[in-house]
Amino acid sequence: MNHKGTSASIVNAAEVLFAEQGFTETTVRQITSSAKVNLAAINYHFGSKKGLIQAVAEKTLTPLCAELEDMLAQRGSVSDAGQITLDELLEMLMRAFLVVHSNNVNALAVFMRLLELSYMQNQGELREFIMSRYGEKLHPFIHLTRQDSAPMEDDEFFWRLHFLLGSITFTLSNFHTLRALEKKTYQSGAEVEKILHRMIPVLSAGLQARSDKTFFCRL
Amino acid sequence: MNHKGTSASIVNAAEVLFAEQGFTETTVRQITSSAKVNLAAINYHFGSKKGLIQAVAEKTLTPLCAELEDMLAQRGSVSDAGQITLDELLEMLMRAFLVVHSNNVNALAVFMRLLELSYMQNQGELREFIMSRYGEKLHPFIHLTRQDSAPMEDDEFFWRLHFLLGSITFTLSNFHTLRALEKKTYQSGAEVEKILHRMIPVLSAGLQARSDKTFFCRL
Amino acid sequence: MNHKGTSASIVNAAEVLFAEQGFTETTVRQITSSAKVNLAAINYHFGSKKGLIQAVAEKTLTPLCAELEDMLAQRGSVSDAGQITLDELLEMLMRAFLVVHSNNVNALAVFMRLLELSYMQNQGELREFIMSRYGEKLHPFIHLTRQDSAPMEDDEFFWRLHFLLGSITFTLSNFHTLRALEKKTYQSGAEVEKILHRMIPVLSAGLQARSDKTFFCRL
Amino acid sequence: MNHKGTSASIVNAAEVLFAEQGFTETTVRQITSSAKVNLAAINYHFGSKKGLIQAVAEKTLTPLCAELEDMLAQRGSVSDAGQITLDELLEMLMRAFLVVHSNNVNALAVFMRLLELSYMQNQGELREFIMSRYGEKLHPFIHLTRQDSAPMEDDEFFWRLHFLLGSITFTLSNFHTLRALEKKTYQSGAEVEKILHRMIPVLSAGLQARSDKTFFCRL
DNA sequence: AATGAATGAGTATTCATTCAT
DNA sequence: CATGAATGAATACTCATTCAT
Repeated sequence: MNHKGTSASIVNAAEVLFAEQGFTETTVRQITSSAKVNLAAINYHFGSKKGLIQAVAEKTLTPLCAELEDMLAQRGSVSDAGQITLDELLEMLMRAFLVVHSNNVNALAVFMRLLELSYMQNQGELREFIMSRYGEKLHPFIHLTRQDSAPMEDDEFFWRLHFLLGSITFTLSNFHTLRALEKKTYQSGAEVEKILHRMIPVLSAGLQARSDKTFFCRL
Repeated sequence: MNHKGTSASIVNAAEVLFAEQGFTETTVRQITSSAKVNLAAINYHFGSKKGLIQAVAEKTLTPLCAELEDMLAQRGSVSDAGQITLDELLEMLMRAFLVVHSNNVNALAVFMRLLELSYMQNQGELREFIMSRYGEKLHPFIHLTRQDSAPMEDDEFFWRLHFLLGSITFTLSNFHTLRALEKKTYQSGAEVEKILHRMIPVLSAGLQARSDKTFFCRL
Repeated sequence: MNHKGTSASIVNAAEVLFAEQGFTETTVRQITSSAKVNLAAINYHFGSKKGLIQAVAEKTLTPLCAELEDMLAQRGSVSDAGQITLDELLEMLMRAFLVVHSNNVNALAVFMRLLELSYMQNQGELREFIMSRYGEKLHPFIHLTRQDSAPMEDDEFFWRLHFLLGSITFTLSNFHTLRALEKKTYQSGAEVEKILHRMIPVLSAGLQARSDKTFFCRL
Repeated sequence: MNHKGTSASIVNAAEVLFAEQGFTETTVRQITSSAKVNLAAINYHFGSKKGLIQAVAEKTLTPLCAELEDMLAQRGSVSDAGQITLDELLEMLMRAFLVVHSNNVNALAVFMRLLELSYMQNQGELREFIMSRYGEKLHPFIHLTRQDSAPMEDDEFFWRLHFLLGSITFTLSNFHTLRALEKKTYQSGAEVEKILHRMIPVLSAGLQARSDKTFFCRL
């Protein structure tokens, strides 16, 4: 197996296992044996397990950001375009997710899991890596999102954005399990496409909700 | 140190470390050395690391469910009570979270992390443990929630409920990090109380949003 | 449970487990939990696990030696008794084993296992304990045995005696397994009694065999 | 140290320690430190301690069976060969043991200890491993053995064979101790070769002894 | 006389990584 | 470019024993 082949089959095997078991729980032995490559290959090609995780992350994040930028650019170039709506923006996001998913069924779940992970206290380094590399590219999108949200302070918007982020990461990183639960209860399981679509009105309503001014009384 | 002391200080130390690092990343050595007890004490008192995790879960889940049941019962006993609203229900939930949090600053984050974990593919056993033990107690709450949500099919409600669950678990399990990020950006950090309160209108709007019937066109 | 009760139930539980699993493989936890007594009871009553093993050994060895001495004494007191035969001696031994076995189905296997163990290189202490306590009592029996064996040098008799000892300890310590194998193959399993009886002519012939003088040529 | 070196020195060190202390009593730490290899080397090369024990077993059993088969084949090919005698068969067996012993002084004792172990109640798996791998190869030998034994029922032959097996395993697994005892008493210690030779007439007489028909009266 | 709690030393095994070739 | 062998540090867990009451 040549370099490209080895490297690629490691990434593929890793994505499957990371999606199923998480990063810590997945061992390099599992990955290399699933990819049918030498145990030392991960360190050889990616330097370390961490390097592999970053490679996996970049493989998904790069096209995802590009896709989103493209869509925004295209929409912006339409001459008679009015103010872009929240629903439109969220649909763009979901379509970008779907593009990633179409190319690789595990990539989306892995990326979402990584995003969740990056918010843990002791994962500042990972958070920095993602933010420094991709944070900036998302600013225009976030800026537009705010314009069609309910009026609110910056800090409130910050929190609402993370409420939404929680919905997205939880749903997509655990899609396999949720679908199985749905099937068990309702004898039918929805496709990723449908679920991405279903999130739009919910997330949109969340951002547009008027904030409740009555005080939550302490017990 | 007497029994209760040892056992309790293990649980306390574990909660702090689990909240910071997650379950797998936290070793029994870290826990016992932080709790200043013997390395074998976890196995003596809880049988295994898994047993400790379950003990930690029960310590939070039991009063949480009880609190919620109490609140529902109290509200139900009010004679002139009309139909209970979604905002009221969500406020009850948030207040129950706050009660847990007031007693122990880490308990809420740990429990939320455990809930997230339970949705992973290979954590069926944990999921079963939580569901079999506490699932039933949440049924009345979920039933009432549905009554004030937008009309929708069962499967759609299932997914929306999990969108909300994602918001809640993500926000609360990573509260420490999010607050730090907020502080870094806006020079002020909100208390749990405030954030719990802020979730109410967002979650409520998400459940009451009319579902979008236009089809999401495949790429 | 009073002292005697506790002590006795420990010994009984220990015999069962020692017979099944051996000494090292059986833990004090298994014994105390099977005996339904406190974990510390073994150390309290017997000082240590080793002390328990010695107690178990004495419980069997003392009556076994006494029985054999009795039988020899009785036979010796018969006025017209001629020279005692090897078959008679071996039958005495087997009957003594049977007496032990009748009182406690596990005692014989445990004792034989202990005897096997005592011949291991690093078990000199155990060997010394048994020999110093009971070795002397067996001398008359061994002396008589030699009289009806084929004529041979002392060292050869020493080895033959241990050939026989191997037959006895192997058969009786593993009786349970051997009986199960017999059942599987021949659809019938013999009782201890029958097997003890069957050993007599074999062991007897072994001791009476003329030693082969032709030399075993080195390869 | 190359692969073969590490692997082989582990096996060698293990054989010495297993022979001295038994399997359970010997720790992987003792083995690796005696073999001067890394603690993890056993798991790397043999998967587990159990795997090492099986490797040790195979290393002895394979040439042992081959040797025995060779001898039988050679004897069978002699044109004017009459019926093969029990003494001849036992001599073949002893010579096969001696070949193993010549190549490695501990191998024989370890193998015999393993054979003893395999007859314990809770060692069914080990028994199966040995039987499935080597049982069949011994059938011709056992068949021939029966032809020159005293006439008897199948089940009786089964037990007599195990009486012999007990003699062999006990003597050879504890040879070191027995020789030391002999030396202490008679100021001279026999070589394995001599003892193997001495077993022949004893075992032979045991198989050829007429079974005693008088009943062993129950006490 | 007895026990629940606790302990220090030990167990086999697993980990990501590195090295020599 | 790639790999089989090897490694040091860590993992959860188990052991017989002891202590305080």
